[in-house]
Amino acid sequence: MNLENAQVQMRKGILEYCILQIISRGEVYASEILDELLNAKIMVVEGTLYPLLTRLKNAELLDYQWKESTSGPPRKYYILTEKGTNFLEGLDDTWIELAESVKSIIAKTQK
Amino acid sequence: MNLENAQVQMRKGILEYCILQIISRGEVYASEILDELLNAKIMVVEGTLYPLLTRLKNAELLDYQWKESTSGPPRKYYILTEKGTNFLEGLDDTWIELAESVKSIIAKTQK
DNA sequence: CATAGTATCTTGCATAACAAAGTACTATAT
DNA sequence: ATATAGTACTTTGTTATGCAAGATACTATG
Repeated sequence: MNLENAQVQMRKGILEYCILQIISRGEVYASEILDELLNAKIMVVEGTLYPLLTRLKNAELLDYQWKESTSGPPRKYYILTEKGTNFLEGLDDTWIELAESVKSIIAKTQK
Repeated sequence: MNLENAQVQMRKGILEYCILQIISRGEVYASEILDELLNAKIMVVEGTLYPLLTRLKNAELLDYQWKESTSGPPRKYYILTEKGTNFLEGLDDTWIELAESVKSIIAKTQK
């Protein structure tokens, strides 16, 4: 148990939310998602992202389409299903509530 | 994979942070922590909290003292160690960064 | 002395994160 | 042509941990 581990733990919970957010903007493939998450300082590696995308696909929140690339191997472009869109709306609320919960606990600490 | 599960997932990551926050205010026993987390709408059950407190104790972030109760069995009162205090400061920063990361991703979605 | 209330601990299962290695395609330099 | 580098997706094995459920144990009360 060290600080780095705890940071990993903390961002785990919101990973799914961020991925759905990114896909909600339009079709995107895994490496692009990976880059954007890293840009936003949300640490994630392939071994986490790919299985997670597969789980979301199996849960019918996502769908994908293979498309050829002019500069490398073919890519899986993901989009949200209708179910995924509804799910994401639920997570929007959850995130807001969670942020408020943390805020309320911090406020009590500082009282 | 359903909405309730995802909410649980989201809360998981910040559980450790909230627990340390609560203990940082002064000595407190597990059931009190449990109540306060539930009050703040952070769902957690005994089977999660007790092993987590034990892990934090083993990592030397927490220490505890048994105290007798006038109305039931004895209680383990937890306090932060110096290491725990430093650790919590690190998590403060992590939480702020994480909230900003999520905010930046949401902002991009709404562009 | 049985029941309820409070408090902590343990067991066993299922899920999931991730490091590491593998597969496979394209572009470019030699 | 072929070796190397870059890109993209997949799989495997280990480890951690969340949690339902049940156990243990103390006190107060009817």
